[in-house]
Amino acid sequence: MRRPRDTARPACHNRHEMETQPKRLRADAERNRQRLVDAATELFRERGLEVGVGEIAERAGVGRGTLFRNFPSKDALVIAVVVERIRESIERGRALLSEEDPSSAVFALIDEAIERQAEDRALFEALAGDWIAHPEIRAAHDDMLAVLEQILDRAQAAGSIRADVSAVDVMLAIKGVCEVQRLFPGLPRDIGRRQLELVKAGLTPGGEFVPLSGEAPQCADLDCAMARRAGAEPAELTLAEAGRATA
Amino acid sequence: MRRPRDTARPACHNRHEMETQPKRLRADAERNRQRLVDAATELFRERGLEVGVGEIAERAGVGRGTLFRNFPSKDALVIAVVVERIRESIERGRALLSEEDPSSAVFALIDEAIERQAEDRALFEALAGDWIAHPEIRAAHDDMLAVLEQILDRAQAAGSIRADVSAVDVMLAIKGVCEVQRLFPGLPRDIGRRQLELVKAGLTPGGEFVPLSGEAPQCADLDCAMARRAGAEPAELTLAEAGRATA
DNA sequence: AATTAAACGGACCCTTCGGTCCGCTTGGTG
DNA sequence: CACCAAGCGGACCGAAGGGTCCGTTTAATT
Repeated sequence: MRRPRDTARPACHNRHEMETQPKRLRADAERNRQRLVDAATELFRERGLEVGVGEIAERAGVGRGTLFRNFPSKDALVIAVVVERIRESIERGRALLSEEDPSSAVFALIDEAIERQAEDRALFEALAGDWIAHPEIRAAHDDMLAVLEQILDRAQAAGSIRADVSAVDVMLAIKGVCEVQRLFPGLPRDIGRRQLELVKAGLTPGGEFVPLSGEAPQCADLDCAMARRAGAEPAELTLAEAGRATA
Repeated sequence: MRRPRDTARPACHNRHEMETQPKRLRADAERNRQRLVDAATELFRERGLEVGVGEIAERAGVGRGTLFRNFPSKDALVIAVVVERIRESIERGRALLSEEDPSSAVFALIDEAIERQAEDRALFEALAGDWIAHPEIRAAHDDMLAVLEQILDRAQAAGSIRADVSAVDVMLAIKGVCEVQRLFPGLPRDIGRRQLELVKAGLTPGGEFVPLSGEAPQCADLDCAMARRAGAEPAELTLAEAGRATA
């Protein structure tokens, strides 16, 4: 998934997918493949899908060649990792279908979607931007949307969500909150929660006024968030500036 | 603004900034500088801040060397272009301060912010992500926030916006809507408008129910959006798939 | 017109990143 | 145990992007 234009190479990998044992890997190969998936899952979650294949192979303790023998391209590895994560989310959503109160089920679903995406950059990035165009991710995403739609229908029937929004509306609202959290990683959790409450206020049919939680964020909070994000690694720079010798 | 770690080079360019005529450029130099700014403004607006310096120089009709003589780095060019755009937005905001109805002023400001960012990727990207950490952009952003705060205060005093949100809350909500529009460039304008109306519904103190405009988007609309975005260039692929020969 | 320093521009360098190749190693089997 | 193909890994490749250099051109001045 390079930015500009991918070569139109079909990359028709793993041809017999649904067979029980496509190829019967050697023991060490199987182990390395798993290590790669684990390493990629972890790195993608922490730092997004942009982490390089070199780093993934390194963390997995294998060479880059091994990575590309197990996965025809970096994209394939991303898909493998990410579809798994989406399926997990769908399962969590399905569990909420048995929730008694339709209203709390929707809100729980929204909360959880945001929570999961906030703590897993891979999940978030896969569900937005260019990646969602991939057929496999797209399919998983549609499944997820279907679950949301079921839960939403029940909540709308019960009158706890305004009737004129669709599942797509809600999903886009969720994406908005997620994006803001991603744009300002250092932002206090409270502020993200307020965002979410604002969205919920927009989704409910109206009536009673539910005050937002916590304190209203000020400009200083943004400064703080900025500093915290910057503080991750270029601390050297500020330190160097602090100890100004000749300059 | 490369992703990983910038070299700590201070790049102390254009030292006397506020002087009337810092250097008195030669006529052709002045002309080329302007051409570069124009080209960059245009390209950044259309395709974001990731466009390469080569393409900018090409569109400006000059060599790459000329670009780097006028601007010490690509970042400097970006800053020059983008701060200008932000200042323009601030002026538009200030104009709304003289609006009689405080309520319509806030909503007009929000509408306009989203509209401007939707049609200018440079403006949007500069106001989010890593770029906002740049001092110059940061300063302009804070100015803009100050204007929003003034308008918001008046609207809150008039009771047309819930009293427990701050300017930062509103700004983050705007960013959320902008992000969604950016993630799905092919999404029909209507759907973005619904998003915005949902946010407005969340911001108002509650009471009367304002139905959303247009039709509720369905899964098919997402497909459509996807296709429209993808349709920009890899149409060959879908066509190739359509005309399946051996497979 | 002559002079000169500013400006030009594209060849060149460096780094990053996805992906390939091929000689060496090793797990599994007869 | 011996064999050998599957597997391994790192050297290598090409593309892309930001930034630099230097021989040549040209605007301004006298």
